[in-house]
Amino acid sequence: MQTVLATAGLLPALGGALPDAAFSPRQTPEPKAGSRRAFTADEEIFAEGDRIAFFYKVASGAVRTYKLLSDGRRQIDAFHLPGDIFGVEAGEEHRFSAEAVTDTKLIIYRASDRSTLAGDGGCLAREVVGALLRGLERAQDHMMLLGRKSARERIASFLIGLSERMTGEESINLPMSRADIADHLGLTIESVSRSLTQLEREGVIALPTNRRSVILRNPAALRRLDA
Amino acid sequence: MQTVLATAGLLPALGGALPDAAFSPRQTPEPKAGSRRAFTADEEIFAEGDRIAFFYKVASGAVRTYKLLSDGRRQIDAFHLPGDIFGVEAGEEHRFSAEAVTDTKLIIYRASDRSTLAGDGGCLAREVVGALLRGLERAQDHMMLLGRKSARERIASFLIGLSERMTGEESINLPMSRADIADHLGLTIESVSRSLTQLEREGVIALPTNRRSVILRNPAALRRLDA
DNA sequence: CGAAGCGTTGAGGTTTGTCAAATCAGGTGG
DNA sequence: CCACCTGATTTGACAAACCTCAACGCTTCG
Repeated sequence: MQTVLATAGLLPALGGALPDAAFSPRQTPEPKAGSRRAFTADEEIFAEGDRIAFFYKVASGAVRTYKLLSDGRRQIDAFHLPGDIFGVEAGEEHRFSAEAVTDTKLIIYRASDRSTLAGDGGCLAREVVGALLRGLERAQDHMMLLGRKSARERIASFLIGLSERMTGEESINLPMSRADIADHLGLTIESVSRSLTQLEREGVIALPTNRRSVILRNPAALRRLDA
Repeated sequence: MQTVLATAGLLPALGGALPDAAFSPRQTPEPKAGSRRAFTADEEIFAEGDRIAFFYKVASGAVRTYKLLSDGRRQIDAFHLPGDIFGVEAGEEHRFSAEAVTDTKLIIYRASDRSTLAGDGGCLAREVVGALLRGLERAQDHMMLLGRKSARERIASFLIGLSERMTGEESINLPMSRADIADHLGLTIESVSRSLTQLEREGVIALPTNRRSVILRNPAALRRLDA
């Protein structure tokens, strides 16, 4: 246990920053420190095994974090959208790789910099802890999806989840390719495509010609599939 | 974000307990507070949606934590073996159910009791944070398994993982049924049985007649399958 | 010894994956 | 502005992995 914390790239900082932060009165939010940087589509942000030096917040665009098997099979753990924090991990090395899905702007925070976390009255620290906890919850729900849901249900869950994270509107923008979706949902691109087509034929969704957005015509039906 | 911490059953306590703990010199370990309780096989420990009041450490036996879909499909998130801490979650309600797999003894800690965590020089607090972080890592690896591995590979990963967690010996005790294994690996009991049988025919493992243990005859071959 | 429950095995079906080809959207150069 | 090229997506035919249903065997326990 000792080692878990001792070797954590972030946790020591958190442990130091949180106490003051978590119980101090609210201060003005959003005076964040952190440099910005733009990434082009498919550009690597960090790789599995890299030493953890930073964590990140999406300003615009989208990011995928994933793991690879030795033979190239890929599992995309999560897509990170504007406002999301990612790159927060235990250990001293990244257990994931991260790439920009599209052209993306990130805010970069130095993981070892304790003052970054404490600086804004703990607001960032709270966000980081929240990111970690929400990451865990998301992972748990995703295990249910991967282990027990059909292709249709996976697509439905994915679309519902995206719509809730984005606008809440009925028109969803898909920054990622079918291959990305497939590797996130544990399917093949063909199965993704077929499931989407099938849902369209049933009138549950509409697929505009650019293929990079989805309109939820019948969210209730989708939610029913989400089980 | 505010709400994440505000509503966390455990995190406020952690936030308070950790700072002193994480940076103070080591103290005598294991002067734990916490009551003990025995559970019989299949007895419920807590249910999804229950208000979080405690967290738990396995003293003996085994525990499964799982989620259900509305139609009864089950995904077992994890098996918890002696020494493991479980029941640590964000939010104010359990997002899992927990049951004893076999007759099990647990040490029960009150989640809201800050002094419990600080009491032993932060040793327990470190354990709890470690449990949370390891839970996240385990979940991430498990997503790869569920999304991208074949039945054989899943069984191999499962056996390797169990052997590493238990003795490290080549003889593994399986406290859980085939149904439990299936619901953990995203398979059916028949597929689990067939994969085990196949591995036995290939001489990679041996299955004693009681069916509740496995002998790893060729761990290297298993590890190769683990990819 | 017999019943009950778990685990294994078999036959056949379904879903999803594989391979290949056609289509489509978007960008390029004329 | 249009023809063409390129890569992504869709579609089809087929195969494979896994699931379902059912029967059987084995262990355990009363």
